[in-house]
Amino acid sequence: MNVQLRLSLRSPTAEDSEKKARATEAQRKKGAAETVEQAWERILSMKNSPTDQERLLAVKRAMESGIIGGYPTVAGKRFSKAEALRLWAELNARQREEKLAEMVRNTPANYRLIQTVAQMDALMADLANEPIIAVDTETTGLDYYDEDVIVGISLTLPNANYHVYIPVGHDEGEQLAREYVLARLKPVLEDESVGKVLHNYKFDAHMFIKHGIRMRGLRWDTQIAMHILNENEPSYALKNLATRYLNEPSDTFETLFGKAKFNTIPLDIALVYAAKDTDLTWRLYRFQRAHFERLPKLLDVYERIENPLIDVVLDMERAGFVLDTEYASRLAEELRTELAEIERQLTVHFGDINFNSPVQLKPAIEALVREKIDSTDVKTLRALQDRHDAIKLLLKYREVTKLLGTYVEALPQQVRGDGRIHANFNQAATVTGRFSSNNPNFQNQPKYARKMFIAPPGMVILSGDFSQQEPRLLAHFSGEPVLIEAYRAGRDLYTTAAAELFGVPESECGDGSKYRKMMKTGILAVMYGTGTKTLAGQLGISEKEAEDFIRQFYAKYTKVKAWIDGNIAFARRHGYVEMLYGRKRRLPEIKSRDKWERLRAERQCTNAIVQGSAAIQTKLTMIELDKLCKRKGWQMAFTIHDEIGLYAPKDITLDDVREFESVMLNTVTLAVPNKTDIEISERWGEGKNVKEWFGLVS
DNA sequence: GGCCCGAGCCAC
DNA sequence: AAACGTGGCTCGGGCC
Repeated sequence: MNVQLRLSLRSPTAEDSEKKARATEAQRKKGAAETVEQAWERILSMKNSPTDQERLLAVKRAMESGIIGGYPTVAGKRFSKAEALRLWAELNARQREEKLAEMVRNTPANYRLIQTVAQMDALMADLANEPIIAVDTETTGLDYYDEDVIVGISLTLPNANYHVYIPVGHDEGEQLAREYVLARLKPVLEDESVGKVLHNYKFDAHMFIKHGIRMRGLRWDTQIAMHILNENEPSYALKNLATRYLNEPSDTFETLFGKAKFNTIPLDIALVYAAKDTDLTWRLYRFQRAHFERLPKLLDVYERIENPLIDVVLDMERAGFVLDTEYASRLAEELRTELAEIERQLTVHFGDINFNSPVQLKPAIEALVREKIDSTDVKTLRALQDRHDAIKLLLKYREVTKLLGTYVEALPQQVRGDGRIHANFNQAATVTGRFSSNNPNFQNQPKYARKMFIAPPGMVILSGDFSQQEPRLLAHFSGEPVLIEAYRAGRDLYTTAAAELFGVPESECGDGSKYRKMMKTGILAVMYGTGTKTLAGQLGISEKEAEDFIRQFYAKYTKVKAWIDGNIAFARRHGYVEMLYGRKRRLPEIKSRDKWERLRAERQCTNAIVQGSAAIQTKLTMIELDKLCKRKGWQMAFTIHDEIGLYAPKDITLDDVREFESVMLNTVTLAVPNKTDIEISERWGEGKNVKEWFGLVS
């Protein structure tokens, strides 16, 4: 810092603004070095990514708030953006050091470092009097399958009223051996009767599993509970929640330590940071419990659904997936060969451009079809595909590169040290309560890619999906007699409804008929508030016909219409809608002055109830299926919204499958019966139905 | 080499 | 002007 800039240690005064004006004038005349103020204005008006803007603003604010003692002046040097960023880094480093020193100075008296056997003995004695504790781990990183290890453990003992940090893997400082500490804590951590409170339990539990400990007794996960209390929360990071709800401004790991690994942090700093983790977690727990007192239905959702589900998901992720790598490389080889030929032909039509680049592709397509286009997406290309063979080829190119890049070549790289792929399933990531999945996303594998996944040795994949889960929920919630009767009678809803609405015999509304297709698309459209334009596009009909369809649908199924309108009215009155068991989706935008935002919220009302309730049905069923798994020695494997899959031994019996089916059908009972399509397979995507598998049909 | 964003596209 | 809901991943391209 001293080489680059000279800091002038004074506050800005009225004189400064005059000087600034003079400097601006001078600079304009002779292009001299600008003032810092001018530099800031210039820098801030640059086209930066928002994050850069934020960073620069942070520097500006830091300087203005006097952290470095007023405004720095540039000693005859141009104040470039690079210098600003360097200044930001230096500022950050200095602030960070000061902040850490301050934190260490203010270490609460009941934060204790455990470094000796005697201290460990005392801790264990106190732990014996704690029916519930808060737990957290510090680690070298986030990879709990291969790379990373535990470097320290934090515990909060509410009765004894103190918080400990037990370092076991820091580079420096007196500490006990990891194996010793873990061995002593293992009985407590694995004791179901000792309640555990954690923030993002699944992460720490994974870490403990890596070290041979299967934590039990999860009483409360403050991250997942927070998601029930507010699914619109901008951040679920503990420190951010503490800042917002505990009146305890707290810095995130990144702010304090950047990219440093926790094992490099000195123990005095580590103590105050790590012990605070369980301290805050415990306080957040108390805070949340107080709120849930007034929200008994939501408490029930947490305790009956989300909390027990966490351990199910943990084991599910641990089980992972077996990838048939030979099969994958065969597929990749085929696709690469096909791709090479497509690229050769495309080059003839479009020249030597990057076909993956919309920027390069757009003018090339326009030149080819002699027409301006708005986009290069599939919809646009499909509309043009009869104009030129090259467009058809481009569509094929898209298909092949997507398969290759996202799935066939990517998945083998995700195989972990144990030979399996371990996707992450996040139960508190979507506003409706559905699961999301990542690293890799197991929930968007195309049919083509699914064949790469095989059951573990000696096992089969047993999966069931809820047939028409969301339309059934529409029938359930709306109470529409025609829909309910169709399901109760076991008839095909779309066929029945189509025959009725269009006034044609059911024989003309069977599978594959245009009427059935129209009804199917139409019901989904009604549920999700699809506009007539989009619906018309989907069905290949005129907008007028689409309008007529929706009008007739509503006229016929008045209860559906009434229910949808009622949802909006409810949301306007309460600011949220309620799904199965009272789970909430808050929609503050329902009162927005922006028409687009408001209409979006209105569409979300019905969608959230249907989608969220389906998610609840799936989650509850997973919990019950996990119990069945435990009894049978099976293992839960995955969930894809309306589908649940598990691994069972190859010698699974028909009775076993009947039990599985029974859990699928009867865990959540609705006004209409549930239906499930069951598949059994050794290779995903090549499933046989029950009759085929057991040879009950030729 | 990393971060970020939009375009595009996979799933239910 | 028009907009169907919920997600995550890869790529190009802009930035440092």
